[in-house]
Amino acid sequence: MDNNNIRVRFAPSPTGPLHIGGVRTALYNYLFAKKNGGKFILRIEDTDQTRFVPGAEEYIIESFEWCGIEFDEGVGKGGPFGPYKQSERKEIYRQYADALIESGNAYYAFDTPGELNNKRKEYESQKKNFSYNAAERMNMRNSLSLPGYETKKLLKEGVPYVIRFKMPEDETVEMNDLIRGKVVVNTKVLDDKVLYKSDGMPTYHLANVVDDHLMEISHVIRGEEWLPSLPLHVLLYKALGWEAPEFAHLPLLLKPEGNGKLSKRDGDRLGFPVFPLQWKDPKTGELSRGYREDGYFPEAFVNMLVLLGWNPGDERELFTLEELTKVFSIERVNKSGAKFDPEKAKWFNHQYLIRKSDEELAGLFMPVLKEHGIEADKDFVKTVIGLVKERATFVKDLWDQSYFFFIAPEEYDKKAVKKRWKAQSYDQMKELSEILKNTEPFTSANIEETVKKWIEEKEYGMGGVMNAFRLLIVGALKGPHLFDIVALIGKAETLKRMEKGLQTLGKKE
RNA sequence: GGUCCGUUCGUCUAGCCAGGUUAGGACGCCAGGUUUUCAUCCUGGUAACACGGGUUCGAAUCCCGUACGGACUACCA
Repeated sequence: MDNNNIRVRFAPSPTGPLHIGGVRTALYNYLFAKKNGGKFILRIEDTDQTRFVPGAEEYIIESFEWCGIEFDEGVGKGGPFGPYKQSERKEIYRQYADALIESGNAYYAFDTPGELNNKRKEYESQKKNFSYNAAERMNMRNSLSLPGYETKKLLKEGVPYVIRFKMPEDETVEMNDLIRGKVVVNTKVLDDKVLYKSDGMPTYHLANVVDDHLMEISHVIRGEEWLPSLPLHVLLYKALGWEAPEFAHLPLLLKPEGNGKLSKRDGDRLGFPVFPLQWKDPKTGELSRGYREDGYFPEAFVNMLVLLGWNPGDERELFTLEELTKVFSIERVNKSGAKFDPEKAKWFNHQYLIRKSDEELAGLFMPVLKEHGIEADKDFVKTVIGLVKERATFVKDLWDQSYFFFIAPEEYDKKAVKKRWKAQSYDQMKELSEILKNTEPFTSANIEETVKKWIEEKEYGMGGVMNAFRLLIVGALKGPHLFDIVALIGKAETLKRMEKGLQTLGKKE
């Protein structure tokens, strides 16, 4: 295959926020293009005007910007094969629909939606399925069943019509899928799909074939839900006299529990985002959470997503986008659907968080501190982060892990007090604060040495002293190495906290 | 209902195409260790070839069937 001619596209419909399954499809397309030195195109498939949702297109573009996935051509980017929005290509499709009629591969159909509906109901009541196919088409109102003059008359009168594909009656269609291998279907079970709607717009089937051909798409990589219409598309290429691209149908993303396609509802129910970015429904005002707003790093999000249906073949799990463009291959994409695991998504974020520099994290954490009303020195914040970042999954977790570096305890964890504030604690802490007062330099190592020596000399229990001490400084039995904490907050603050704690907790009888 | 696709630990998966592995890794979970606490971390453990036939000396791997699951079955994409 000539790599210079590799061209793939992601072709979403602007009907709402982009689902993570869609993001994954786009990601695989992108990686395939980059790996093979090809081009990645964004095409907007807005042929259904009734389903248009304002803001959806912008949402899609913003989502990919956040992920770091870049298009080479397409909506918002331009390129030599534009326009890239199907509503702006309206005139193009008509001529191909006409050509199909001309060649006898398509025909006009005048059945109204109501008639079709009745027909379906009628069949349903007999427990049969209506299919607009070779067996039925002559019983319907179309240019095949009607005499020529009648069709002409109807057309001239402006009676609404659609253009349907004339599915061959009994033909075996052999197709190849890059992921699944050979797929064979007989046209007997297929129907005469509408290619061109009465509103003058093509359906997906016609538009995607025409555009993929005109845009010189070499590989169509899309969701598994399209597999059933692959025979139609292959036949369409053939009828139009075009060479079909290669196809790859990706497995679905499934719900974490039970079965079925992952949907927005699952996210709400199980408490994780299904969308890359937060989305506010323009009609209902309903808010759906997004990975970005939930605190995920785009790198972690992409990394988590790429491994849902693909793996490198070795045991590596952490990849940058850049690395992925080198190791990705369509052959290693799985056949079966993957259940989404929110726990593993968190693990990925943790991995990325601990790998970030204290400097970068400090930059991200400063605004969080500000929200809590804290103005802190950046170097101080950096040091704090170095001590606690291992314990966090998200930047916002850093607060829970470090607030005691910034504010003195207002109250003391009741359980901890009960467990660790013993009869001797008051006197011991009083004694300790005297020792600390004279400890110089007030560094973690030096304080540790001094305090440990004192404990040994007095034969106090290490656990008892340290836990009581921690209680006074932190307010709870948690946090990093205690001597690091006191050294960082400084002698004055340490003594202040101890004094206040002694006052509040008092001497236990 | 019909058509197509799929099925390895709870989850993501390696292994399957070119039959011979104690069926490997990761997340989770459990236990132990480290620690002044919590968390991290380290070590260990738990746990899977959907089922039934066939081919073969030998099947997770090849073939057939069954079951289960999913997608599709619109003038939606």
